[in-house]
Amino acid sequence: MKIKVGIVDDHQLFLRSLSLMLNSSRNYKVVIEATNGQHLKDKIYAIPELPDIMLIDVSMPVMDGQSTAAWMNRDFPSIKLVALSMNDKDIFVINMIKAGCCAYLLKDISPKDFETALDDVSTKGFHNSDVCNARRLMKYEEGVVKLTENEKKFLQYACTDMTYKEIANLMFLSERTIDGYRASIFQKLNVETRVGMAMEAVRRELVRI
Amino acid sequence: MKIKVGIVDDHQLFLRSLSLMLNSSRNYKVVIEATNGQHLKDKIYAIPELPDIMLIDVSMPVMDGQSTAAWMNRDFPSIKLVALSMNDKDIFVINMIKAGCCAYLLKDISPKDFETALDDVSTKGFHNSDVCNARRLMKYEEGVVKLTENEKKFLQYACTDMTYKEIANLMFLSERTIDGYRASIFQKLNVETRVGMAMEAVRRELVRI
DNA sequence: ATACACAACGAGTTATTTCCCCTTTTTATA
DNA sequence: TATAAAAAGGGGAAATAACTCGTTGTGTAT
Repeated sequence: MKIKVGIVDDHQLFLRSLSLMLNSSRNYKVVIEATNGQHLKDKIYAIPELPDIMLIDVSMPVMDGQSTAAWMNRDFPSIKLVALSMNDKDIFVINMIKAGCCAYLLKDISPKDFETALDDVSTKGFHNSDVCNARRLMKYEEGVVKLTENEKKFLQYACTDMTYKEIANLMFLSERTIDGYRASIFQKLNVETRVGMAMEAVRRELVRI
Repeated sequence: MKIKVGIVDDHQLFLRSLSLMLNSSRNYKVVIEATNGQHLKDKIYAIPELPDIMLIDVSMPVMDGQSTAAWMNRDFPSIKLVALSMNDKDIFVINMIKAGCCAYLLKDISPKDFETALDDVSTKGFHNSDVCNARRLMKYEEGVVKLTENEKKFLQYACTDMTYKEIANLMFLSERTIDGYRASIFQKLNVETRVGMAMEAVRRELVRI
């Protein structure tokens, strides 16, 4: 009995060739292909047999991997979700695991290891690769600074050409309050200047650039 | 007569499945596969027949697409180079074209368009996709700010927690000279504060973060 | 009830940044 | 080679950022 697989990936060339590869193997059969989450939603109710395993790309247009996985997990809890990405950043791994994926595979994986991983998911229900190291992910979560809503808003403005006075006016707060946010964020990010704060915010992806 | 193709891509899963796809078609034959430029260099002298077209991924570890393309262009000028990337940023396109690629394809291309592009390269010697719009690329090049060597070095330091005084000491220059760089970059980037400069530098990828 | 954390606000001081006015030296090029 | 443009350096003043003291009110955990 072949394992039924679904694939969602915006890179059509990859999608089609991976599908071809899986179909040409003895153990797998691709039952659904989509180029993004919305596309998958539109198709999945019309196919004759549901997949056992759904391969989900992390970065996709229209509807990204996280939303897609979360939706699949809710509406099709029996389908095993596997994240497939070229990005090994902790935040992506955490988001996909939280969204219900039972494995996170990198695209530079060898076809052999790939099949091993899929077999693991199929038999054990999960597959632990190096990127899923629980200890490291926990440590990452600890390291995430917690900012209040106003601090976040202020930080966004602080990463622009505006002066603090202008930011205070924009937020309808006094310069003192603004200065309090600044001091608080300085401590949390362990920096000593506004530029340092801005760059650290970029590094930690706390601001939209 | 089949068109001989080579592939360099660090995503093994993509590399192997694309290879499988091309080999299973009537018109193409994959004669060399590598996971990065250095790997390609190590292998290419040992294969019986050279490719007609070399597909080169843009972002790879060890030796990236640009260096790989430049090297191929110098040592194997008769092989047609095709950039293959998921990134459509102008700077990547420009770099790969300058390095000698005669086409720049995105990985979200459909297998059909992909074959059309390869046929174009094989018969016409090039393929123009939307990302290669000459007018837009020229406009991009015009918009690139030109910084002097010292300005670049200063900008890198200016995007840290250091004060200008510290930067001046580090660069063995007076604070006045540093201030001259600052004023010059402010004008070129059209900003009014140090944070604005830093964020604009990030946006234009003028600094390593 | 009472401590506790924290968001919000305030005055005053120091440090840094930004801008204005310059001169001298080096580099490019007509 | 003359001339212009760019790089490097300088003093001082105004604006902005950063720090050090506070006070008040609000929610919340004990």
